[in-house]
Amino acid sequence: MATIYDVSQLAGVSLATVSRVINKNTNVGEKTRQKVLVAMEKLGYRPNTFAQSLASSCSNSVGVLVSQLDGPYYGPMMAEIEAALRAENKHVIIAVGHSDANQEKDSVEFLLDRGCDALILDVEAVSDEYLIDLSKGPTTIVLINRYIEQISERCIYLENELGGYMATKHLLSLGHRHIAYISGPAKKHDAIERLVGHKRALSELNIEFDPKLCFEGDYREEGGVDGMTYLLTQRQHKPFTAVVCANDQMVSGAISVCLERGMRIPQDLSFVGYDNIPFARYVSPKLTTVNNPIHEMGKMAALWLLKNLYNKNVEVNNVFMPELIERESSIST
Amino acid sequence: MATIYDVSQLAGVSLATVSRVINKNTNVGEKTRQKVLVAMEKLGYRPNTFAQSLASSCSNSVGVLVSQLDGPYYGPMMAEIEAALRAENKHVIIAVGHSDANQEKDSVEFLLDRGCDALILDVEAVSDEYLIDLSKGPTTIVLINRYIEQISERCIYLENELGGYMATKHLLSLGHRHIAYISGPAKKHDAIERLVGHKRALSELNIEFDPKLCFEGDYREEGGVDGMTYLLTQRQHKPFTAVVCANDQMVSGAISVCLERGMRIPQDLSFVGYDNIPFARYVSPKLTTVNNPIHEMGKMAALWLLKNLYNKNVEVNNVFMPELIERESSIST
DNA sequence: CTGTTAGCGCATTCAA
DNA sequence: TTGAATGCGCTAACAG
Repeated sequence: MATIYDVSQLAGVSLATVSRVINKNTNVGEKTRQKVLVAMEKLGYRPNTFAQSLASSCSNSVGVLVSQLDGPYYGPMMAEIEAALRAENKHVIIAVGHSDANQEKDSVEFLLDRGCDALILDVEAVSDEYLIDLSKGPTTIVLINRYIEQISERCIYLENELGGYMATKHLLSLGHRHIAYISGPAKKHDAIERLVGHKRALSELNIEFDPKLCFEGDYREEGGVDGMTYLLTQRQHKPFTAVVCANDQMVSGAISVCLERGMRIPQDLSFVGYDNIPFARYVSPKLTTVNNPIHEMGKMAALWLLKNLYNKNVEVNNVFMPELIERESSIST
Repeated sequence: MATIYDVSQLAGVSLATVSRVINKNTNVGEKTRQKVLVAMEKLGYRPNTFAQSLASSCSNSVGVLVSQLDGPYYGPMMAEIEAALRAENKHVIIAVGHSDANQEKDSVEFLLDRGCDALILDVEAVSDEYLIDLSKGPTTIVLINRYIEQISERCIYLENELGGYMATKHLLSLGHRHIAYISGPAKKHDAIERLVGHKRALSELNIEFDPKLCFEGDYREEGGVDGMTYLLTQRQHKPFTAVVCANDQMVSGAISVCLERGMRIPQDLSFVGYDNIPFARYVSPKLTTVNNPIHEMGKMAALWLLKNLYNKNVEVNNVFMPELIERESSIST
């Protein structure tokens, strides 16, 4: 492998000059620049990134920590992050936190040890304090899907409460008054917020929230299955005409239970989901759901770094708004 | 940040000795080893990975190149790769090839420039020759989802042709004789192989393959929609009682078209998919499909590297077998 | 505008 | 078993 030294020899210039053209430093005469370029070409020269990082203490790498990699949620986010960063020749190192505090911390350490210039974090288990402390460290961090007031400018997030409100409000406006709720894990921030929104919509019409009509799911299809099975048992005592699920995967599981029991959806029961994952429009019935622009948030996190860390000139905004997508799984009473 | 030098000072030993204990070199006295360990602890010392890589020309990083990151397919694969590698303290750098030859090559260059010890490639557009050449280079590569005879020991793959055969064979055994096919992109290897399997099953019963009953989709839901729309038009002239789709996403799109037109599935039309993505068991009707152990293949690629590059003692096998999962979307005529 | 020089933090000979 | 010396390939003052 050719080194910067070989190039300088061939071009008849010094190491420093070669380094300057590599780094697009402007203080280089056009003629010498060309000589160097030719020499680099001739030798098939590629900079050694480790040497660059060691000498400059800038790795051009950013670590991305997500809860999971499978499932329909994080793929689009990762895709946007990779694309935006890659376009600026930064690379992304991935790590998975599994929604567990220790694993999340381990992953942060892991990424820090690897010399990442910055971290994009989608973490749930770790405390606000931990993240605030981390933000004071030497490595830039930006948070996705989480709002912490003290470091709000580093947070890219969706108005989850509003989305929860919209989902239930939609059913209310269709005439439903008895609405069940299958929630996400109580330890996840977004799950809590969505539920709060649900309750707010209810209270606006002076409808009391009934804990018996609420089930804590796991954000996966199985959670929807379990939740629906539970609710159907409750139904004898606590009738309901609609259910909102805290994400689309759980709707999918819940509906499968209903269909197996011979119920018709939406005639017998209306459903509203959350996230608007790609499948939502292809299942039957097509899902009414709250749009979650997760891929845009991923892109925005990357742009945020480009702007605030790598000094690129781009626009960023931190907060995203949910939007109700009406399809076929919900009808009026 | 403390350096190896600080540690050596505090421990009262030389740089070399500290380096030895970091790298678990055995030739170190137990007492001095402890002194060093204590000093490292006291200083909160973390090795600088760039310096390590520069000095040792081993980066402990592996590049993973996939076609896309969104969609239900690559998530599970990436998850397994990350987990297996992370357990051995290797990190993974991701890149996306978008099924385009130039982008795939760019990504390979990109990962190579980043000093990856090895590359895990799931590429479709690039030629066999390119990959064979690449395998002769200094950087170890392993292929997922692709079989190239000359470098077969580096290929982790599914018997796609057999899977295609099984899908159609299943319908045949249910009495279907007129079977339509929605294929994946003709430029993708696995799509071609699956189609070949379909044809083989047909020919076993002396049924002629009818190009008019075959549509080239894009492996996405939209492809299924387009394919089904086309086939339904053809149907007047070319009746059929079953459809096999080259992946589950296209089944999903295809079925949505049928339902919209008031058809009943599987009563009016049987469907068989491919891949067995998580949703397949939660949609209605539940999908009969060919299981594709994509996550196991991801894990195996990682293990292959652990064994062949990092000299770990693990078992690997290169070829995986498809398996028919019978559910509700297919019934006998 | 260009060259000289001194590290960046660590692994690895080679001696002792 | 340990230490001293050298260099991995590059960046960044500084000097000219």
